[in-house]
Amino acid sequence: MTIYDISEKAGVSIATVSRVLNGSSRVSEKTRQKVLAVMQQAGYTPNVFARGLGLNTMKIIGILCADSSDLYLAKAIYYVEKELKARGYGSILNCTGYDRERKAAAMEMLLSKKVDGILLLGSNFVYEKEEANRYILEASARVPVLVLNAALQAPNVYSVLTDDLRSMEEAARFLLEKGIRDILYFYNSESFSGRRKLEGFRKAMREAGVPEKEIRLQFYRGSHEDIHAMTGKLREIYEGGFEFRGLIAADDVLALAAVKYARERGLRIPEDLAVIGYNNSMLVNCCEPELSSIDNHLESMCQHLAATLMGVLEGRQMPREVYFSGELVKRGTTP
Amino acid sequence: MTIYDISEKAGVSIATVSRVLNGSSRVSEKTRQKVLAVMQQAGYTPNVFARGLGLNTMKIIGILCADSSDLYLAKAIYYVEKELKARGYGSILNCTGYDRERKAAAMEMLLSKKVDGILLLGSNFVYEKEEANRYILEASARVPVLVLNAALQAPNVYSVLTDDLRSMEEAARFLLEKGIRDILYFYNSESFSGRRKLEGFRKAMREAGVPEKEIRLQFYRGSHEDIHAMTGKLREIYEGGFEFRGLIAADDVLALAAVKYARERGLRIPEDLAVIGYNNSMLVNCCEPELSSIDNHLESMCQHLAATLMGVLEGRQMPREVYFSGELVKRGTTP
DNA sequence: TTGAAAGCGCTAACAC
DNA sequence: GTGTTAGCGCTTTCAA
Repeated sequence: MTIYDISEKAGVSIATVSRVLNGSSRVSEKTRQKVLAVMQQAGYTPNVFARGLGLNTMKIIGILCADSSDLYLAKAIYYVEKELKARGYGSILNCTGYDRERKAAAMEMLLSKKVDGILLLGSNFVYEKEEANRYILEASARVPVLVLNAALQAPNVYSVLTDDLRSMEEAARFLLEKGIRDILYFYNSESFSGRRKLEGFRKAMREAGVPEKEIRLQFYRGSHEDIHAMTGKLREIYEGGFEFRGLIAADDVLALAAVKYARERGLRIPEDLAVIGYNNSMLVNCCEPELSSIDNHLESMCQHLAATLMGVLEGRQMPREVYFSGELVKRGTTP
Repeated sequence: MTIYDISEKAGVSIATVSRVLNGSSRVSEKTRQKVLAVMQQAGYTPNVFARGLGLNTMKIIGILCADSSDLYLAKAIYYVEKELKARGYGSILNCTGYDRERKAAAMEMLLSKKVDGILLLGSNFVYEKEEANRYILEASARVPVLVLNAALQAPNVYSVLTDDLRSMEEAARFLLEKGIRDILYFYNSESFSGRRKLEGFRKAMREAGVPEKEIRLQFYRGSHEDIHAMTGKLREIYEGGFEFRGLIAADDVLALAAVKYARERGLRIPEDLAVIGYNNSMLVNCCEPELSSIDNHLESMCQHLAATLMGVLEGRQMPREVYFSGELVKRGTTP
């Protein structure tokens, strides 16, 4: 069923059918109705390839994320896809993993599929070294690129992010004000937002007068599902002599591991150990007591992400960088 | 940059360039190299729309799932996307929610985007009433449809599933053999696989001689993240007089809620209450003691799903229904 | 308001 | 082996 069939049945030219299809230029109400009726009756759907060939767009957005099974990213995908769909766009998803080469390859793939724009979900797409971000800049020369949770100044690149520095600062300050100074910062990512969180933590500690060398950081390298490995890490530290009384994690799963560790060690929460997580994910309800955690308004950010992209595609001027504030949601793991 | 530009620079016809592009028919090694070199140097990428227009395919598979933020589905998406990518296919994702009309609409959308095949992740896509599955049959008239975790007999529809009945049967039998007969079956889905699981549970109970009216089932209707609501449900039951000593859940999150409930109530696990979950997700490590759970080899299933689809697309004869066995992974919540 | 016709970039059948 | 050419289905001038 093509535009030719319709034009024939309706007794008009293909140009007219095309016009009706696009609601473009004026067509007499009478012919419009007739064409519409024929289309309806024939169950006609325009061929996206032919349309794409002419217009060079298929109304598809490319979504890149490292791992769709990460709780945070999974939610981001869900929200973003929903918003795009509501605006008539499809979403092509590519889970890249955390390797830079693969990200670049995935980007290529999206571009070759002629997506109208690209969404990078997760701050791990932006690297510290400028050179490493070239794959993003190259893409942005072709289509708008939007980044969730990392800032990158470049033409045709837009960023939507949480104010991670402030959020972490707030978290640390909260514990400090409760008189807890032996805080372990437990993190698993050195991405853009990972670095900002760390910075926020250090800032609060410094400003509270904790000497630089007493600021304890612990990096966890490993699967985001391997809770045993995380508790193992904490055990090492504790047995290594640092009996931390507070723990701030860069992700809820790390915080959950801390709660588990505390139980294993017989520490009371929050009396002996106070814990704060990050993301306010479903994991906060999975342990006892429940996790205090930073909420960062993911849904709002995703809505904004989609809205910004649409704006750009429509040629409107859009803000290049928008920060959402986060907030500490207090539950049982903090005093 | 088009095939014309390349042909000109290489001093050959567009047909030859096309041949090199497709590796089809024979081209002399010399011209092939030359064309390749020009392409390389020009950074040429074929236009998928033009190609699609001719071949009526863009090497894209449509993936439908109710909710990408469901732990199980998130993983399924991850695995499936990975397998398809490895085979040169892109994935267009659509999270439909659990409403049938929306699923049908999403299906339409995928079809209109000219996907080469459709993957339905999750048994909720298949309904009990035949009529309700018409949207699947209509789609399968156009492209192959593969279903994860639900069986549907129809031409051009292929199913890959876990043997949920057997798995649940095994779980229940395990508790029964330990002398636990007061078992609560806690579930949250009446999908195809949901019904099979339930059937498996009942079968084991019946065969152990538990009278039909003593088989206790509890349906949970609500968000898969609202653990409080789940524990609330369990409290009701317990206080309603059924002091269950075993609980089998159709999903890990329900089982986790049970563990949480037990702690709240002061019950020891597994002595006072034995718990078995389903899916063997990351949640099994999130509670104390850790959850015994049924593992259903999701990664293998997804690999198989992709392989089957590829086979069908290549015109090979593929099995219409494949069952994977599950197995109980014993951890701390069972004796 | 409508129609004719020229692309859009590629594949494949057919000719040489 | 390689070139010529006719589509694939649609959008969009340009005329009428």
